Amino acid sequence: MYSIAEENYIKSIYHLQRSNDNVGTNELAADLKTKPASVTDMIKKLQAKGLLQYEKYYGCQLTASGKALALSIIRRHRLWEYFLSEKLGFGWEEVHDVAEQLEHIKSSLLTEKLDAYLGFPRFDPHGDPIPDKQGKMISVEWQNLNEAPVGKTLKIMGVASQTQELLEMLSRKNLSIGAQLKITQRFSFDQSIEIELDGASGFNISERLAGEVLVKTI
Amino acid sequence: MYSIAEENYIKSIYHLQRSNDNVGTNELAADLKTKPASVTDMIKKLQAKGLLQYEKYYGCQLTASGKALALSIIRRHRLWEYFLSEKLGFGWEEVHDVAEQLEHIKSSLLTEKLDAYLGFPRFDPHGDPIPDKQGKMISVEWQNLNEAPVGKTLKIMGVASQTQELLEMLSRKNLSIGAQLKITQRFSFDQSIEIELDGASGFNISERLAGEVLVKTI
DNA sequence: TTAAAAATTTAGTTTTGGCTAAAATAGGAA
DNA sequence: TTCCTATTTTAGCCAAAACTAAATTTTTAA
Repeated sequence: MYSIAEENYIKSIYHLQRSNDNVGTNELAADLKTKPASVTDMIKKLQAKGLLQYEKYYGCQLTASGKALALSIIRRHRLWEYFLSEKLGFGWEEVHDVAEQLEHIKSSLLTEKLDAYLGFPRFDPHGDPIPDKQGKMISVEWQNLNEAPVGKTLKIMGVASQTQELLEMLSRKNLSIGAQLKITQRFSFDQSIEIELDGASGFNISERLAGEVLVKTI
Repeated sequence: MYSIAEENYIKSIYHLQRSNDNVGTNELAADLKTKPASVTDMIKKLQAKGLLQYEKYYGCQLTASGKALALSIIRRHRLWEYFLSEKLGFGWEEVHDVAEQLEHIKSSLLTEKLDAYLGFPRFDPHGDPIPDKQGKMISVEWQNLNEAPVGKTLKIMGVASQTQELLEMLSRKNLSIGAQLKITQRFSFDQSIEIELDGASGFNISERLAGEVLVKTI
């Protein structure tokens, strides 16, 4: 049985791994609103428990059992969000903090009965997929450029919104549907990213724009 | 905001106070499955927070705000028990441990929305009354002699079951409906109690028998 | 290539809630 | 009243999870 602190680390690492396979100490500390030194300590404990692989001064990645744990926490979180929203009438912005507490209740009987009671929902109120008992979930193929991994080849599938200004900017930059690109770098300074598009490299996209561009890993 | 450990202490003291206004350290340690020394430490902290009144080597009693806190925890606990049993189909013996975790979720919005969703139930699946938002609950007038307070005048209101053997024993002991009595002592050795009945004092009643005799404080 | 900056780890503390062993106190029996 | 016993408290520690400050390693830039 894992503590609430341990579960929160695992969940955070899982989310951070979506955009970059290796998760650094500072990054994790920022996400968990704690200090890097505390993260180092905890990461060692989690490695000892076999939940992740850690290399000094480099970073960490979840093991298979770490990922399975993360998915079970995410499952509980999203089921509770669904419950709060659908059954209790919470606004979608009110559900997160309460679900953050409820996800740590330890009882697999509770999780399974809740799932059945809700009718085995596939998506939470924010549209995120809910993992099933085995940790499988409907893969959400599209993600925006802020969430997409660095270094992998991506294909533009669509845009999140359709304003005139956005479409104008996209066509000017040759960011059209079907185009293939690769993120070469992510700048923490302003959250902007640098991409390589059709061979041409080094052009920069603001965080604002990147959030509108939906891509799929190929 | 109180920690889970603090809430568990308050809840335990509240329950123990029902049978004896003053709660001793050993008694509390046994109930919480911890050691007397740990209890002393925590009790001092709770007194500093104004939740209870404590006198060295004597014991403690909840203050008004301690009682209010206890009632709000009991409210959450019983609402969750009702939910687990009525909505999720838990067996009545399965609800307690899970409710024990759920009762510590901090969100008054959650408690109130859950209450409304359940239709403002007055009793949990075990028949215990659920306190309302203000901490008021339907008073369960009758209690058995094991739960009744020491020293207060009690009136016999009925019996829990109606077997021949029980009724025979009761009539022999003059324990008839309407009779008034007072508990003079509770023996931890065998959980038996000593009562004073119609002026005559010093007779002993086994735990088994006491559980069948329903009384009301007058 | 080397020095400065940034990221990360180590060492030493703190807080919370628990523990053991020893000391203190209260209450009952002789 | 005095002594014994049971209860309770004190003192000193431990583990988890955090923190600060200092040391170390990696990365970057001159």
